[in-house]
Order: sequence, then C-alpha cells, then structure tokens
Amino acid sequence: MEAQKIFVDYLKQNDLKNTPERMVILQEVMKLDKHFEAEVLFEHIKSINIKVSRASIYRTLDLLVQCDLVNRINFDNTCFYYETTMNKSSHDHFICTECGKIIEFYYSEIEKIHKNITDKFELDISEYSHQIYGKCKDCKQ
Amino acid sequence: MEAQKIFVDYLKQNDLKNTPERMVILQEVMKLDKHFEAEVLFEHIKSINIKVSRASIYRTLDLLVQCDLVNRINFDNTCFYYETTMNKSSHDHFICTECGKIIEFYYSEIEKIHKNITDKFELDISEYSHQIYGKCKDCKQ
DNA sequence: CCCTTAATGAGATTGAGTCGCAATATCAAA
DNA sequence: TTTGATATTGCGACTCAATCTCATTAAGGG
Repeated sequence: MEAQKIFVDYLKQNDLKNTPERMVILQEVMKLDKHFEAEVLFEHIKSINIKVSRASIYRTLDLLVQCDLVNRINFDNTCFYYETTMNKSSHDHFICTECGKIIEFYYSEIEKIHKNITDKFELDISEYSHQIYGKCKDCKQ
Repeated sequence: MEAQKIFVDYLKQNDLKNTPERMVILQEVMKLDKHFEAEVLFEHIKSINIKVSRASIYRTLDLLVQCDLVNRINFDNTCFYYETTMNKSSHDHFICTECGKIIEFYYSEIEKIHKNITDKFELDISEYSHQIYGKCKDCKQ
C-alpha cells in the first residue's frame, strides 16, 4: 500500500487532521536517503521554500513512527536518526566509529531469540534496538 | 582481581593520576545498584558529604568504561545508564516501557552473529548495543 | 457556514553532557 | 624534601537536540 494512503488512514482513524504540513513532511521523508536526522529534514524542507516549523517536523515524525512508516534509531546518542520502512524487511546496523559507514544486516536468529525470550518471561515486545560498533574493513589496520 | 587494583593499574599505565576524587567515585560506583545514572551518582556522593564536581563524575565514569570496570548503556535516550561489570558475563536487556523493570538475558547466538558478521564484512567490532522494549508479564493485559 | 477541536509556529525552556580555564594536586626525579 | 612538568579539579558557561507553551489559525463533520 502506498505510504500516503497509510498515513491518511492512520490520521483519520485517530481523529487527527490531514494538514498540508503533514503531507509535505511525509512526501519529503520519502525522498531522503536512509538514516536522516530530523534537523536535516527541517533544513531540506526550508531549502525548497516550504515553511514548516521544527516542532511540526518532530511531531509529524513521531506520528510516522507510530504508524510504522518510519523507524527511529539511536546510533550514537547525538540525536535520533530516521529511516523509512517501506519495502524493507527488519534489519540491524553496524556503524563504523571511524568513517561513519553503516552496514545493514539481518539474521533470523535475532527473531528466534526474541521469540524465545517472549515465551520464557511472558513478555509483549514492541520494539528493539540492536547496533554494533567498530571499524569497517577500510578503517581497520 | 579487585576493581581498585585494576583502576589504579590502568591509571598508572596511562600516565593518569591517582586522585581522591577518582577513588571515591570508584568506591561509590561499586556500592550502587546496577543501571544507575551519572546524576544519581553525583547526588549520592554529595549526600555523603564528599565534594566531587559533576564534571569529574562524567570524566571518571568515562575512564571506568575505558578500563572495562563499567558498562555504559543507552536504554531510553534520556541519558546514559551505567553498570559495573565485575563478576558479570555479557548480557543484554529487556526494558518494560510501563514499569521500567529490567530483565537481563544472555544468548550465545548473539556472539555467533557477531562472529559471522565480523568474518563476512571483515570488521573489527569494539562494542554493541542490544535492547528489547515492551511490556513485562505484570504490565501486559 | 459554524463550531468544536486539533494543529501550527515562534520562541522559550529543558537537561544531559561538554568545555575552557585558572587554581591546585600529583608524582617522579633531583 | 623540594621542585617542576603535567594532569586534575571545580565552576560556570555553553551546546544542542528535543520538548513545551500558548496565542493564533485551520480542519472538517454536522
């Protein structure tokens, strides 16, 4: 399903209003590279001469996270990063502490672990965070 | 080996000085529950009438992390949490988003995944972060 | 077209963590 | 000891992402 339809439906179902600001933000989020910062999105939208306040950027990103169109990731504790989820399966990240390069990876064992821990402790898992830090091939030696 | 000896050796090996502030901080860190905040440590030390500045708390915690006596964990992006590593094997955390309860768990598969990814991408892993969020048994329904 | 309710923007505020710097302490060598 | 090079401390100023406040404006069902 198309992102915009998902978002509009989500708004309607939650008695939230469909505003031009929200539509612009969704549209521009989809154009950005993966792993962008809220501030970058704010500057980007300003640069194309559309006026949206920083507060609306943050509020709308929260909504997009809530309706699963966007993931919020904490790489380095300087700020949150965001990535769209469309057409993407779940994955984790390796972050090179030298050059900042990001490698995405997926192991089904992670899901098995989550299943196992869910059963063992009778949990209700809503999200998880898994990052590996180190030096990439090029930055090693 | 005893924590204090490890720390003192670490300081000596790195041409750092053995100061009363550093010793007090190490000593009080060992008394605190797991998963404490820097601010809590600061308040705790103030409460026993020892004067150590906030800056020294942060600087010394960094040193303790560097010599592996303490882990720094990012649970909820409000601030860092710290835990002593003494007599503890590697483990990850489940955090209940309702009551804040923390469950520690260990799966050897995690290490296998890290080994695998290391080989595949020729990485040099220095640390990792793995947290699961959700509702615990008591907060479910 | 109205009216209730939500959303917006601007700027103030928060709060963890860092930085700069003058004063002070450490510690190895004389 | 005393000295002196160097590290450390504390204080307060500062940073910066993120949140909050609140008056004004907009959405959209009836």
